[in-house]
Amino acid sequence: MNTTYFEAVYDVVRVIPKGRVTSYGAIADFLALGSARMVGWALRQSLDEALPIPAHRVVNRQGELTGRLHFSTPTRMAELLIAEGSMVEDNRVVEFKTRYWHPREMLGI
DNA sequence: CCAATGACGACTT
DNA sequence: GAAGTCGCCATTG
Repeated sequence: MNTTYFEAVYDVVRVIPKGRVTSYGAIADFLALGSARMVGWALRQSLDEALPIPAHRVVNRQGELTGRLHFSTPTRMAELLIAEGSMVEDNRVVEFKTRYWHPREMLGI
């Protein structure tokens, strides 16, 4: 398989600031490659391979923790977010709008 | 080879 | 603004 796309996604996810979150679409948009579905696909592999990727900081466009079922336990994703200062209620990031981080910011914008 | 299936998102009603 | 529809694209049946 071509790991180039995976590495590109991981590079972005790795630099998501602690306490902030981003969306699948934002990453796909920033890379101008693949699609939001592919980002989710890549992140699932990262969990299977137990790579040091903060995949819990990536949620869908509505701030919902749609990928929580892929973690070791269904509540693991929320616990990780809460542990670093984000508040989660009903599988959704509270104040998602203000905690949203676009990969564009990693370029100094 | 064709159909269904997702860690999704934009668009239309 | 919530709910439904369609596009997306690799993987799986």
